[in-house]
Amino acid sequence: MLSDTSLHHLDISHIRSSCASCSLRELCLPVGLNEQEVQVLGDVVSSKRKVQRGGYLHRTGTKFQSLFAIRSGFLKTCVLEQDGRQQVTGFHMTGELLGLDAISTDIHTCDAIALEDSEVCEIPFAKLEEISRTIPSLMRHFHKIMSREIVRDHGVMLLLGSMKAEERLASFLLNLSRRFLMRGYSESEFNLRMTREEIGSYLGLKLETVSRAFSKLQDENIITVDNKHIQINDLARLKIKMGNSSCVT
Amino acid sequence: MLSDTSLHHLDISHIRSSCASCSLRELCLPVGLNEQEVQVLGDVVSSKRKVQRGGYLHRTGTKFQSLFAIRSGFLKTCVLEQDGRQQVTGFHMTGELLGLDAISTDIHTCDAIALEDSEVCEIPFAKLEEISRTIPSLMRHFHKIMSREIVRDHGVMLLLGSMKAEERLASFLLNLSRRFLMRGYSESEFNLRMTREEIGSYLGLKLETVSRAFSKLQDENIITVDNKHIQINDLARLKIKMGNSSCVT
DNA sequence: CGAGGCCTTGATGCACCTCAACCGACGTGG
DNA sequence: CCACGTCGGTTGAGGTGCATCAAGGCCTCG
Repeated sequence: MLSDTSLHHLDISHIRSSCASCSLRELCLPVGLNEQEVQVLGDVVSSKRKVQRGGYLHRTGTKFQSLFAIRSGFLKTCVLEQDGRQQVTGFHMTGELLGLDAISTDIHTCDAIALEDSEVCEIPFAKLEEISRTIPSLMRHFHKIMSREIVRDHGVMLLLGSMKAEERLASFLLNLSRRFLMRGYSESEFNLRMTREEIGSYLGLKLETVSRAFSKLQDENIITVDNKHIQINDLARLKIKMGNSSCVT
Repeated sequence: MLSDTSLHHLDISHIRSSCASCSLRELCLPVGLNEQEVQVLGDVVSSKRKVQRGGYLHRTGTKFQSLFAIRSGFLKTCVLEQDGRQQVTGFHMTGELLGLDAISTDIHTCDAIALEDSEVCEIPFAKLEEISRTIPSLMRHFHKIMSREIVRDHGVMLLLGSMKAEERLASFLLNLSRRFLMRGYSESEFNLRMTREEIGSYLGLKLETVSRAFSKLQDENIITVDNKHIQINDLARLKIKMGNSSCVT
């Protein structure tokens, strides 16, 4: 650690370096930036926000100002129709960027709700666009992130359009597994943050069907389910279950 | 027409002005740009490409270099899995941008196939990024286009995840109707460019189900179907059919 | 005129939805 | 402390919307 005294002078690096010192640097926006560029980005990413479990990060119809990078926690996004129908469009974990949908109209088109206490970095979008003009690699990476979201959505469309219940669940679990692995957690054992109903909404199934699919996979000894605790006993067979489709991010 | 002779000298405006003189200017990338900026963009959009009906504009797995703006014609994009399963992810008409999915990995993640003879403008992506650094409104609009694609995909996910066959078809027809209207065509009468099977793939249904849904809507006098020719007799009731959901682009 | 592509329609089966009962965990208030 | 309600989950029974299989019609093109 640095000496305390140095912080009492003009050293504001502990503020400016919000991105530079972030453990998620390699997952989040700063990918591919050099030290100085990360500093510039860190200046833009001024404030952090906490969202309690069950709380809204943003709501459909509200004005768009900022993107949000997830620093800790777990959120879902969902779209809803007039008739009350609702669908979870994604589950989001650390390092991922929320709010991309709102760029098109400057209005949020979905709700973002925390599934556990979460913390996000607020990234004023106008400023991000501004600095990305002078930092090509930032612009490049931002475009990749948006494009990745499109690819992800196409994967979900494939899932919703052509897979059976069990395949969908297998695909879902493998997706989670991969993302936990990327973040340094176990790929074979984790806790779900969402309910069966939320999983069902995401996968286009009813909660009972999700529950049955869990039970079926457990009966086959492919996974072990204890409420929200999931253990994958046989990754290979799980992959076979889902038809070995293109992996969704 | 200009005199032929002028073309033999240094006048290359007929090349450079490809965007400035394009009738799709208000639908396509140049939205919101001034004359000079459109010229710069037009210089980047050098070449045009023709794709015959049934031909590929790009294939899954090939290297990504350029985005494509549709100048005329009609295309579909589809993703496929190892096991042969395949899904249409979108139908695309004039003014729309193809290839956004490929930005993420520099590899195309879907096939783009012409459903009728089509013509596209090739937009080298590296150059587009470069000039967008000096043309903020171009960058801004490009981001909006990517974001709009994400919103569109979320709409399709909602459709695939929670609608019944008839609702899906109604939603599909209304979407086409709106897009034809935006392009100056009739919103109530048009020809489908795709087969029942392709519609089914897009909507997560089998072709027989699509056919039955068409027949049902016709029996109710909401539409008139003659093979690929569709006439919408009652837009209001068609909207009710789909549950009045958020309109997909 | 025959072949093949595209579409429609009918009969049947099945995967998932719906409805319902029950269980355990948790929190609250008497 | 226990009674009670609530919430999330599991499981069963029965219904249904769509898939599947099959037959036949229309159109185009060689």
